[in-house]
Amino acid sequence: MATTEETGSRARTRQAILQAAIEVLSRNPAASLGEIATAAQVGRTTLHRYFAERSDLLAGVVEEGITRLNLATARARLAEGTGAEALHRLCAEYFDLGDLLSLVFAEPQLITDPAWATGVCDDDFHALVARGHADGSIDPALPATWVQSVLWAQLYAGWSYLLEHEVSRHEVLGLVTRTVAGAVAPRP
Amino acid sequence: MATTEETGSRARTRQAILQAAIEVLSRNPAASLGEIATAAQVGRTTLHRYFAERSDLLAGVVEEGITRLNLATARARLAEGTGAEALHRLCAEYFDLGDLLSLVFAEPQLITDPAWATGVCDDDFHALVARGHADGSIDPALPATWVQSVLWAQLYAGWSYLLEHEVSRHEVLGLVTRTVAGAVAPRP
DNA sequence: CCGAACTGGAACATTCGTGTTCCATAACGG
DNA sequence: CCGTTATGGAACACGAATGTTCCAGTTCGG
Repeated sequence: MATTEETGSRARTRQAILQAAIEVLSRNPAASLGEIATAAQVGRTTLHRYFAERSDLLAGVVEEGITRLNLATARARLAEGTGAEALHRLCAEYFDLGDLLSLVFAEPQLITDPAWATGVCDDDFHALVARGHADGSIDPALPATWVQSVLWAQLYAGWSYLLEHEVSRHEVLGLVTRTVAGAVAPRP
Repeated sequence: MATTEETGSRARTRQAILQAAIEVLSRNPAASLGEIATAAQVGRTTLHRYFAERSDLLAGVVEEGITRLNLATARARLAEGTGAEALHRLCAEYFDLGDLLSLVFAEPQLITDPAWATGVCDDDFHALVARGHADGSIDPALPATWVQSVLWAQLYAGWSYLLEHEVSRHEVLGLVTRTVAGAVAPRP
């Protein structure tokens, strides 16, 4: 199973299909392969040539998603600063994931079933929250798992808000970070 | 179109189907009618007798959902107390909606497309937030539409949290209300 | 007790998504 | 320039969900 480097054309088409799949499936997880192929500006035959079955495409999407999530998590440098500061950075990085955000949130099964917890970010995230509990920047009454739920829920809410209201991406990110910060801040 | 009162049997079966539809569709919006019929302990033929087409069943679910939402909103007495206090009560009432919560959140199209805004709660909710802005219990930087997004996102997060963690309903409600309160509280 | 209402199983036609095969055409590299 | 590679259209078989019809069994009220 040599991870043979594919020719430029193949790699490009493959990426186009994956990107289209993320966009379409984030809006409608039950979308047909035909819709995805059309969105990717590719024939359905070609799609099947890259991903024989629907499950193969889904696996590809998961792989791509995990890659992007890991990159975003790394960019957030979770180990630096106070817990709340790191959470703020993570918020901004994840928000940039765009459609992938909705997809991960709408289909938790996608990232829960397969080999997801393989050193993605869960451990780092728990460490982040623990640090926040210790340095007083995150309410100790909130378990890390809950903070995680809050983060994802707010990111999703922000992304949806962006799609259905006349606001700039920057403004929405501000609302999300402000809201998350307030949500996890220790009560006075 | 006489709203003829149906016999007890018919009304009961109809409710059982609607309840099953809410439960099943909240977990999988693409569920087949067969699954819903099975969940309702009813034959597929019977289901079709009450709701000729899938769209009819969906319409019935929407109607039922709007009814329950209106009742919950009324119980919350949005006009009493400070904005934050009313929001807290609304949080608790909506949390009790259970499966319906997930369904409304997962399928926003269901309540957006048809005649939803018909005096459901939108106006009262905006008034609530405005009161909160005035009495200093809700951050004036947060528009009412955003507060609404935050509320729904947290409710959904809480409900999911309840399903996948070993925590009591009461504890989760506490987390949700605490989080929402912190999220909308004015920054010091 | 009898008839009307309610029920659900079985069978059917229809539609839609899926996965496959075959073939013709366009693009790209040596 | 020619062959390899990538593409996409057309047609097909298959399965699942849908919507319909028919019929037999059960329940309920009068």
